[in-house]
Amino acid sequence: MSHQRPRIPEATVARLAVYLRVLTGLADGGRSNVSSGELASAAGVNPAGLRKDLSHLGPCGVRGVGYEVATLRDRIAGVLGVERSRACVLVGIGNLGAALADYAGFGSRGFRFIGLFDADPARVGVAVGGQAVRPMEQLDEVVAATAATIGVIATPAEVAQSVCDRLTAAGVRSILNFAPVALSAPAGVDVRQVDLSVELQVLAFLGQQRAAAPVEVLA
Amino acid sequence: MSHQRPRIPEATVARLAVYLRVLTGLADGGRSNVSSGELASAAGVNPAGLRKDLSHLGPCGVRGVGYEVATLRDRIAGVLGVERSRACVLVGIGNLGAALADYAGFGSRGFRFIGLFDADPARVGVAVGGQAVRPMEQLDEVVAATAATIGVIATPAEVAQSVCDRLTAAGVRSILNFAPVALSAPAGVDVRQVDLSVELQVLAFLGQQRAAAPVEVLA
DNA sequence: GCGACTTTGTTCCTGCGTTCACAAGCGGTT
DNA sequence: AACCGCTTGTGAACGCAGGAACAAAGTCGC
Repeated sequence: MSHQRPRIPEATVARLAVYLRVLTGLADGGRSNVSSGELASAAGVNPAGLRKDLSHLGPCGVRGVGYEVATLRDRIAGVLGVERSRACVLVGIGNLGAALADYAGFGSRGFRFIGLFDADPARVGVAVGGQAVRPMEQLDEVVAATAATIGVIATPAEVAQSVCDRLTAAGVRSILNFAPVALSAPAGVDVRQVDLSVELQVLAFLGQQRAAAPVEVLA
Repeated sequence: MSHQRPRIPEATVARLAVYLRVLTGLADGGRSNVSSGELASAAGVNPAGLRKDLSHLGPCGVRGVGYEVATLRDRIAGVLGVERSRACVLVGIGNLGAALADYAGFGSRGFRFIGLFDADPARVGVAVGGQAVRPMEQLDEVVAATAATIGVIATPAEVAQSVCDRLTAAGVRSILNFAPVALSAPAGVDVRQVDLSVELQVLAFLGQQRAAAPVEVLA
């Protein structure tokens, strides 16, 4: 087992997840082999970079031939830990929360929402994505009962920190935050921030910059 | 005008957007001054890095005092181009699309959805976020009439590429894609990819790695 | 009016990620 | 059985982002 665990860089992990998605699609399409070039273009990355990413898993391709789709898929899935289903709780079932709860992409990647929570009584009891929304009061017991280690926050910004506190107090160790605030959590708890509008803002900036610099390819 | 345009790095642009959000909140709260340290902790970054980011805009603080909230806010807003409202079209009004259309955070940051489109006749005509969903047939004319340069794709993966093609053909130059596929677009068109489940996957990996390496802080 | 303190702006440096380019290895062919 | 082409895996250089330390500058107190 002890493959010396060479510590995979975070940027590589993110791309491995993309490769896994592409490979799953190829496998469903009946493909049995791929080259690094084809896989790279399907994932939108550089072929050399893809090979370097894969090298962190040890040799898993055949020179002169390429990679076996099913084998590589299982290899990546094993490293990412997709095989074992992970229990997640989702707090804040507004538009975004409902979208996340209903998104089929999570289930196929080993994530299972075992509890949807909202503070608004009007939303409690409503069925979203196949299960009923629970009141916040049940959060602690559900986390304790299911040993959920991942929490997703999709609440308004104002209450995100207090939700974060409740999640960590309940035992959640990893938090994905969609609310536009920087959360502070105790050491040992991983918090990742996703801000949907930041991406849009970067895109707008690049577009504006491009429009403002019409001469560039002149020479 | 020719401020020498020092080419701001993309990572910095993304953080500027975050600073802008924090500053707006501070201004609404009545604050008039901030130090780099306070602003950095509110944004979740290193103080030195924040000052370096701000240095791309030229001197905009007062030594010994800090930054004037309103001035800095306007300065960043100007660089990011938030002052001029940007017209966007959104294709795919499912759960995620509806969440995006309804998200107030976009409007306050200079983005205006001037058209919501969906291929499903059952969704056409339904009001989402204050406006009616339009059929795909109207896409070209709306883009042409409003000179929208930004398109957001929130469709299923299978149709994302064809939607991308239609958007670029209609004249959209910047595309934000939420569908889990790598899109190919002609040169001159910016495509940015956001995959919601990738973040979750990275989080799960880090948590698993942490759990598997219990001894670390021993010495 | 002068000194000391505070905070910015900048410079250097370290480390990481990405890319290019080459050697190693395997399959197919003659 | 040997050769050739193709593809992987790895080594090295490049560029970039991040962090720490230092100098400049302005304000407050005496």
